[in-house]
Amino acid sequence: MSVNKNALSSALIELLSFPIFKEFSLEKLEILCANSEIFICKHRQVIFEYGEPAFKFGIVLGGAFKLSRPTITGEDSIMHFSSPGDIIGAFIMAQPQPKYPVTTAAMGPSRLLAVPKENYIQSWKKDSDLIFKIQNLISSRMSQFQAQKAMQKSPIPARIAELLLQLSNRSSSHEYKLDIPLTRKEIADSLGVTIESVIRVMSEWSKSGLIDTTEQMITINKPEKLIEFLKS
Amino acid sequence: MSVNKNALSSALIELLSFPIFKEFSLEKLEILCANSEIFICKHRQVIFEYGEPAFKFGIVLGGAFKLSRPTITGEDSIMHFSSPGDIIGAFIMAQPQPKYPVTTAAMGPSRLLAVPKENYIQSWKKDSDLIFKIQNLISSRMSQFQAQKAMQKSPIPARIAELLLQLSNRSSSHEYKLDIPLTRKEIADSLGVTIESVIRVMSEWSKSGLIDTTEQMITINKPEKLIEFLKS
DNA sequence: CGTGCAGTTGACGACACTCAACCCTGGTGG
DNA sequence: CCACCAGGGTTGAGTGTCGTCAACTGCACG
Repeated sequence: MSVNKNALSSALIELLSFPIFKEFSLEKLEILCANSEIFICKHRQVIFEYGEPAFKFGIVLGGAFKLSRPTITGEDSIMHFSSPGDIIGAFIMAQPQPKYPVTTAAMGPSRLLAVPKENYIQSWKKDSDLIFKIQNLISSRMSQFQAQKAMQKSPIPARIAELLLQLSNRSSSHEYKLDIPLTRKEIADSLGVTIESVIRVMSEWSKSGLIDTTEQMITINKPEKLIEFLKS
Repeated sequence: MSVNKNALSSALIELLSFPIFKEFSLEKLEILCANSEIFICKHRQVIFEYGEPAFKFGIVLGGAFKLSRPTITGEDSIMHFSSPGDIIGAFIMAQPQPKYPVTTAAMGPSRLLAVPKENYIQSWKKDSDLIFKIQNLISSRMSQFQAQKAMQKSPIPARIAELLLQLSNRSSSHEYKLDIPLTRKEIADSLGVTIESVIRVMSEWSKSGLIDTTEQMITINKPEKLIEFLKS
């Protein structure tokens, strides 16, 4: 893992472009992110490991990360996809001896700002507006979770449609293009189904022009059609 | 819904027995819970409705509540079971115009302390230790969520076992007796399976003495046996 | 040129859903 | 006092969606 301590100040400027840090002064960010490191990550590189003691949390600067958990059978269950501006593992910092609840791995080349736990307990905690913003991040993550849980009984096409639409809503671009590179396996692991099932559905959609996928980047051409699949 | 404003002070004393308010002074609780109301609820009574604007959050005093969401097909998907000491809807108070993300309904006769949103934004927010404790509550709820999601591919017996063990761990009593009255339908709605599937598994377990269920109260007699079911 | 990863397709079978009937209990009203 | 109904629990037969297994393609990489 490449670590670059010097580029910190330029990273802080990047932070200003994320909604959560809007209207923050650079001085304040310097305090909040004191002693932080920038991780330059390669595809599939693991940053935090499930179950390990957590001394840092992360702010996604670029690229994307998947947060997953191993299942009893050794497979992976993906809990969340994080894109730039997202905060990883912040709210477990409130625990006395936190352990990472998920494994964090880069999807494609990505960059992460790793902030020490102490900062959260000392400076972040004091700023109740910042805490509120983090709670809002968690709320929306939870709400995505619940939307997916509510579709457990729906057939697979509905659940894939739900996932794709969720990810496209979050996307910074106004277009229906997902800003995260997704393999079929990752979609399968996220929904708790098999890769074959995902493929059968999505290659059908590709053929009929509903979606386009090149190099793991997915574009939704006909969102209305996808929405129809949601209804059971 | 019965509302009783006078019994507030005795309710505050109850709060002291919950881990989250341990070591709080009564004066402090009076500030935190100013203008709060006690709801005495009957079985199946709905307190908060999914999607409605949220002006209050709740602290469970007695009994139990289920937090659920309607699915597209009009069924219910149960997100969480809340028992005494649990806080309902607090962390969405951080949003500018929060809406309830779940419907809250009483399971059996129950009592709830309803606290105005303003309190959270004014007094609760200031107390960063309290905020941390709430974050810990959410963390553990999230972690239960994730554990269940990780078992989506497991067969139904494993998932029922997981749910029962989760609920018995939380239980205040040291015994393997769940402190929440659960119908088969509620278990089914919580796992996203059909009631028939739940019945087939559980009546088998009842017959072989693995569990006991009388009047919706479930007791786990042989936890080791249940744990075996977890492994796929 | 072999190896690993992503994607694809088909045949087969099982687990879980659907539908339908049924029992038992407690409450309510004629 | 009995009839009726609603809610919870149970069981069986039939069906289908989805998982399993297996084989195969194309591509990038060292």
